[in-house]
Amino acid sequence: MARSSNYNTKQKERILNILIENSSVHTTAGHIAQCLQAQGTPVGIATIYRYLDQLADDGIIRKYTIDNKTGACYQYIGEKKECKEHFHLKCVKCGRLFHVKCEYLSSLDKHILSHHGFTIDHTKTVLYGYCDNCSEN
Amino acid sequence: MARSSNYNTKQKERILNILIENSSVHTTAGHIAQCLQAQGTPVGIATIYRYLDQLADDGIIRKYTIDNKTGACYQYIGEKKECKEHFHLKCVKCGRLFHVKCEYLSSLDKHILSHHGFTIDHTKTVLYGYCDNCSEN
DNA sequence: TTGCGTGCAAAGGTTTTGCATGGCA
DNA sequence: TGCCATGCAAAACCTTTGCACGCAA
Repeated sequence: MARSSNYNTKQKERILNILIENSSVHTTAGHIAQCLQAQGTPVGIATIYRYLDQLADDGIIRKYTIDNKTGACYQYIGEKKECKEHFHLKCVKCGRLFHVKCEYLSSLDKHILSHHGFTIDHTKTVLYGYCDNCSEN
Repeated sequence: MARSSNYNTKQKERILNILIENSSVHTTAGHIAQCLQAQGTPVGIATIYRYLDQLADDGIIRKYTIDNKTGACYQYIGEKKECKEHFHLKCVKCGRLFHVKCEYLSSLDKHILSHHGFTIDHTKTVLYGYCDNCSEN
């Protein structure tokens, strides 16, 4: 947790920029590498992983695993705590991820805690199923 | 979903036995391989992975990813149809799995369908968090 | 100048795949 | 007998690590 590193580098800035640009969805280390490559400002994959770990430790981004084919997913949360509060719905057919935030779902947390003594961790929880499009077929 | 496979083999039986013996906790493909090895009835790791995928598709076991250092975790659920209707809460600390069925949670399905157009698949969905015991610490 | 940060390549794991053989029905 | 299932090894991935060099402060 306690980080000794404090140097500011171009690489870190670039990585963080990609994360912020993609803050509405989650990304992977590989995807970040591709983006930077395409931009003409490549950064070594090892550096990306190292910095990603740091950011996750510092709570600036979130790390979770949706399935272990694609590898770990990272998402910028910054100051906002939204993603710690709402649910993620993953369509197993088309693969899209939906961020859902509403009163009803927020009260679900309280219900599960008070009635079932269980504290949900939204950074790890994903609801699987079929989205509007895919359930019609 | 539609499985073409229907042959019964010793390997499948052995794998399923390990899963049932360990149904109170989650296991990994590697762990199953070790157990079978130790028993003197080794089964190829590829076979284990293939059968595990099948069982997960059929809803007989659950597959999760707690973190991507240890790899995917599997846990026996059984063929009970109840498990297709209620929620599963997985404590990421002690590893216990809780089966939760209540009115409130059932209405959650309807809410998500009517308000968010999403159909939850309970055979694939697990809510992660901390159970009563583990959240106290 | 000091020492962390970076990049490369290699290593370490887990999971998947190709192909020939073996076993179920 | 026809096919699926299995096992082995190799491949494909993702992620981490060692080491020398570069760069921030």
